[in-house]
Amino acid sequence: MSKASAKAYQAIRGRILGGEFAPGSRLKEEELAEVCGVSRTPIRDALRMLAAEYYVTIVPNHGTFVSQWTVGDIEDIFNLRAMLEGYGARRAAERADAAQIAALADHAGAIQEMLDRSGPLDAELFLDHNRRFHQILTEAAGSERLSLMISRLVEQPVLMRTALSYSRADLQRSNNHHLEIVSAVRAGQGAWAESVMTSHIMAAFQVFKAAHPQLVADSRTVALEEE
Amino acid sequence: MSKASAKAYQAIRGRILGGEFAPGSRLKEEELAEVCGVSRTPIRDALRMLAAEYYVTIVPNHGTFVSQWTVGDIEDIFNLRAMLEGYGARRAAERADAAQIAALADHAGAIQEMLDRSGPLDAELFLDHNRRFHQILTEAAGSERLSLMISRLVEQPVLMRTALSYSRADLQRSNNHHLEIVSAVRAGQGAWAESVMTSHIMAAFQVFKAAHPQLVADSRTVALEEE
DNA sequence: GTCCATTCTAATGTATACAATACAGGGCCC
DNA sequence: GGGCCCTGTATTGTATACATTAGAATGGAC
Repeated sequence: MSKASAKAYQAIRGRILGGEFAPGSRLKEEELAEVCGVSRTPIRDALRMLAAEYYVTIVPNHGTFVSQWTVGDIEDIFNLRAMLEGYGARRAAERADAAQIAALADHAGAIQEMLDRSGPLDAELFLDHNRRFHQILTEAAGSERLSLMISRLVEQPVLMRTALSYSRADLQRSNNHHLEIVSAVRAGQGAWAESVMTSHIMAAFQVFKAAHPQLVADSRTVALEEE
Repeated sequence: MSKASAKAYQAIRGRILGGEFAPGSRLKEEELAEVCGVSRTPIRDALRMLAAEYYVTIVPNHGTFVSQWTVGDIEDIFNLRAMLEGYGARRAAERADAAQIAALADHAGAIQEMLDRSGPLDAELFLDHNRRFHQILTEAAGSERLSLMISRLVEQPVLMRTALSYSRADLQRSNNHHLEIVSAVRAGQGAWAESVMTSHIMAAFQVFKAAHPQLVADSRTVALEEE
């Protein structure tokens, strides 16, 4: 993705996540071009990418609209992610090489060290290790399609940022899952790895629900949070 | 998708499926523009869409390449489809309305009538009913994201066209699945519907393997078939 | 002779001007 | 008075010209 396209992509995505562009609202290419300081061509590129990631819906000859997010959608995404990442974990257990296993162990170990130290922990650092762990696991699955499908889902920041509302106990459980996945992958036990990963995502959904009780209670459209 | 974009999309897609554009080969925008008789702008649009459907891979500032398809990829796609369509069937069972259930029953019933009549059956008609059945079920699942994910996978014609290599017994089993899914959806039994759908896709994979023994034996790149 | 730097070229990325389409508003006919 | 058609306008779709980048080939220096 080149300079102007990337600039447009991030500007539009940021405004959607920040709530500046409300769900359901129409995005006019010319306005976006003015806002982003580029021409309409990279704007159109950016919109195509955002459509691939389910942020917007393009109606031909009619316009581009910000996707509507309901509470049901959030549950849907967690379910899809649980399936896809579970499948990825299974495949990874069946074909990860030594270097990948070592890298997985490193990241899980680093998180564990953070948890073992007392005092407040560096949320950004935690998120980074977490993201890398999932990324390496997905790569180890060896399916380009799967990687793309997952990344297009996970780009939705509601999911990753959920970690910020984790209690220390939640974080420990989360990393217990990581450590157990490493064991399963090292043992080459696909079904085990899949099962733990599914638990991992479903536990994340529970934390999310606890952190956003008003979203679960009523069923209105969700305003996503900026990163 | 507008006229020129659609023209370019179909032209490029057709040539990829026909083997004219070999897997791994680089697609140059200017050449494509000449071949399709449109300018580079709709070509770029078409390539973005094809990338969303995993037909091609776009490397920024470098070029667009036809995706490589190995036998492992085929298995991967069937697995992904089994999961996603299984999940869709589960959701459909939990929320399909009367009209959708009736439509599902109609298509499964129409296929059954074709099978009950002796003599050769109309393959195109069968495929049409089959496609509609799966489409309605996916719609009934009520998840825009899921619909998109599945359609992007299923667009790969290797899958749908598999039906052409079905024996009469295979077809009957396939439609037994359809009929059973209708029962499960009507009963609102999500787990049942999911289970049958998973069987349905996995059975399709077996038929595919039997019909393409040379592909399963060695692991070379697959040349996809034109529709 | 080999390695590195430099330039050249071919392809993608971007901007802008023009075409076609879809919706809205108003006028006309029934 | 209501419905339909028609025209005007705003927005997306397309074409083309220009900018930028990455790779390859060539030349020079060591």
